[in-house]
Amino acid sequence: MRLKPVARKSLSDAVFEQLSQEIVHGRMRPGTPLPSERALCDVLRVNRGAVREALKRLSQAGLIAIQHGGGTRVLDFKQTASLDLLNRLLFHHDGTVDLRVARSVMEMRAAMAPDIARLAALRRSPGQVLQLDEVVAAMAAQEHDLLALQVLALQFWDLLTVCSENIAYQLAFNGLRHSYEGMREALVEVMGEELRDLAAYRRIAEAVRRRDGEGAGQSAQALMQHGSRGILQLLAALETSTDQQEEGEEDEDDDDPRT
Amino acid sequence: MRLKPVARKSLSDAVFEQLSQEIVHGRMRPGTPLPSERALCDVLRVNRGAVREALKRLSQAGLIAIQHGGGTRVLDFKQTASLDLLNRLLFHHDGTVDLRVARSVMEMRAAMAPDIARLAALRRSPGQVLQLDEVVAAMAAQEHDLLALQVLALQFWDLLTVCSENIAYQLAFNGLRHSYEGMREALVEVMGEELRDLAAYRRIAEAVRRRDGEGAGQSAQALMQHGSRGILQLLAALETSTDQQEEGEEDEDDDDPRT
DNA sequence: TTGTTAAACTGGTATGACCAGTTGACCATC
DNA sequence: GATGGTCAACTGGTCATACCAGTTTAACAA
Repeated sequence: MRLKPVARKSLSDAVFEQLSQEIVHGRMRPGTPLPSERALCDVLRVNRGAVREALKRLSQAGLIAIQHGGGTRVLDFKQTASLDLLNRLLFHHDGTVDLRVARSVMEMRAAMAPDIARLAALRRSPGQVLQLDEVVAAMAAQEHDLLALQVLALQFWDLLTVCSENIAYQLAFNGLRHSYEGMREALVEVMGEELRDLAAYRRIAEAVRRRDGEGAGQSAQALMQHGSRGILQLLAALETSTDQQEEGEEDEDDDDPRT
Repeated sequence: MRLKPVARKSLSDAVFEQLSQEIVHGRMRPGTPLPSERALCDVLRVNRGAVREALKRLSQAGLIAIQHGGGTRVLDFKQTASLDLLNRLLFHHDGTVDLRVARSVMEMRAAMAPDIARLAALRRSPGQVLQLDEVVAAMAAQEHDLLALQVLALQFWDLLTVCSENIAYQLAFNGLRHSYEGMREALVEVMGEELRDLAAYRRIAEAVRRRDGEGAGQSAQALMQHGSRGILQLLAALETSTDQQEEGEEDEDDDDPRT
């Protein structure tokens, strides 16, 4: 019996959700003025407090700009939002994963991971080496349970970012992890190869132990290539298969440049 | 006469500011229960709506967890917050820059920039090449105005991230830019050398024009080293100079508990 | 043209009430 | 002793109604 906590959403959460979807999926172009708070209350049938809480959050997320007395307008989230928004961008309305966004996540991951490993090797404490060993040992023990491996791999990288003593990496990792967990189930086959490459994880841990920054970075880079290759293939396959179904769905500003 | 828009803060902004500072700067440890909303109203002398708006934002930022009926408690922001928080972490209470955080930003920047340049070279459109040329030309024209160069450099990187067609990089760049602009004035001497290396920017733009991903990446990596070297020197100088003033300020938990 | 004024917006703050979920102490039951 | 029910006292969530404060517009005066 697999039970999980029931989802509970407050009104302001629902309002936030609804408005952010409208903005992110392009139904409200940047510059568009939002209805006034009182008008939103009428439309959404909620009290003004709920609307204001949602608007404040949208403002913090960089999706809208609120001006006392002067109305509220939609911003261009690509220029003002930050990494938090990835979770929302990762899924279409129908719940399927946006592979373009997924590719972005994988590319960023591939760029950061080697540097995280490098810094971790240079700055790790003795105790952290032991913790890494424990995680790698646990991975070896659960070699055939992909789901468990995925959790352990996340733990592995979490540890490395802590070792790196780089707060920017830690925070970025938190954000990426949320996105990552969202598409985890959808991409098990893509990540399977990477997760099973226990030797690579071991090489990283070993390099960290000997304070070999370059070695750790190279091993991490090699490990990342599994997932990167997988997502690229998936993307290529999907693009050729959907080109005939829906052509020109995205505003493709003349991208034939790859001749 | 240099005038700028006057800062205007709403009550909920002030409450958010105050509570987030308390949490981020460690006066409220993770797990600590927050006073109830009504109690906060009494202490802060504001109405409950203002408090609730602030709490909702803190929750979204990953600093607290709110539970209907069950109270509100402080989270460990290093595990739950995302990149937005960098702006707040970058400064101590007294307004001086936290160089450890600044170093983190520079390291992340150095890891991402080469990959951004690489992808930009592979995916840029013809029009974007022209835009890059314009920015580089503008930089050449303002070669002696460091402040103008800084703005143009940001514009240069903004363009590259757009060229890279990687939404994760774009969003991360937005967040980093905020942090970056915060310490801009404090770090002009650190960045001066990098900003004046016009030849490097030109090399990147050229590589992007010829779709030379590797070349663009290498040029970007070389460019980043200016700033990285600068911040490292600054940090080393400052650490040796303050070691006698305040020793052991950081909680160095020599973690070898698993012996 | 310029500056003033007033009305009609907008968002911001305040209050008091009530709804809804959680907690813990108490107590009956088994 | 463990289980489950009840109730009171919390907690956060929702609501309606004021009124304050800043912006925009247009009419109007100098």
